[in-house]
Amino acid sequence: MEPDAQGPDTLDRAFMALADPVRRAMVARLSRGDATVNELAEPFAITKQAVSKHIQVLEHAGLVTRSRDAQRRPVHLDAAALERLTAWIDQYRLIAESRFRQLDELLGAGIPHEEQTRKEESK
Amino acid sequence: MEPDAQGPDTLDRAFMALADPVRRAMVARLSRGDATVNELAEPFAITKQAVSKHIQVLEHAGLVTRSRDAQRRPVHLDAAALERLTAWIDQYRLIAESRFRQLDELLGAGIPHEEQTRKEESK
DNA sequence: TAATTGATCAACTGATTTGTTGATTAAGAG
DNA sequence: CTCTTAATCAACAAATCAGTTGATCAATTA
Repeated sequence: MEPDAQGPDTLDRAFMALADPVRRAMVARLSRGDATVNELAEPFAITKQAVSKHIQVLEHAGLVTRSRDAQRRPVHLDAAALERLTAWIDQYRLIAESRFRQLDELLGAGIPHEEQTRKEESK
Repeated sequence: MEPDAQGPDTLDRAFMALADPVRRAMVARLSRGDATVNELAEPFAITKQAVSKHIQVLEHAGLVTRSRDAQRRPVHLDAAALERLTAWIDQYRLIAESRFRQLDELLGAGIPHEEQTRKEESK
């Protein structure tokens, strides 16, 4: 029923969300506990409307969720969403690193790799 | 001489670089080995100029480096740059998760957490 | 030298992003 | 009901981004 679990461009939106220093600071703040829009706005020299939009970006990216507490809308960090991002990155980092290791062995350990990989197909 | 190691907005650029499906596909491809612009362009229905720009975005973000091989410019994935990204994310994910764990203990294990954290300052 | 290949530069368009101000909704407090 | 607080909606300006076409540069090959 949910083909392509949580959308294909969820990664787009999530990485995009983290590509802004204001939103990264918000994530850092939220890692320490839920917070309201006003609390999140406090460290910044921008309007509360702008902060509200930043939160919507984080929410639309699936990085945070929101609840209700009277007229407050506490923002909650979703750690699992962060994990999905590191999982994506690590997947390819590990492939690359294992390739480097193989190369090092082949070249007889000593040189701590760095820009090789071709030189094979240079013929 | 280099205050603020590799720039403050390096994270901006790196996350921004990964916020595009074409560039993520390139990272995936490069994890399997260096490649030229033409090789990277092959899977996509966009011009080579557009691909060239994508590579420049990745390069400016510090995610890839480039060398020379005659008129070819092989692109090389920098695994260490990927690791810096996961390090940033994990830092805050771990803070949030350890907070969840503390809460779970306090509430007597059983409920696998999810949207609590306030209810303390509701007074 | 001339032609080909790999890749970049330059200029332009359309879409999206970030921020603003001003008005509006929603819930509580006097 | 009125006022205050928390937050959002709407419309707009400035900047940036992804993509295009057309021209150029650099290195190899005929």
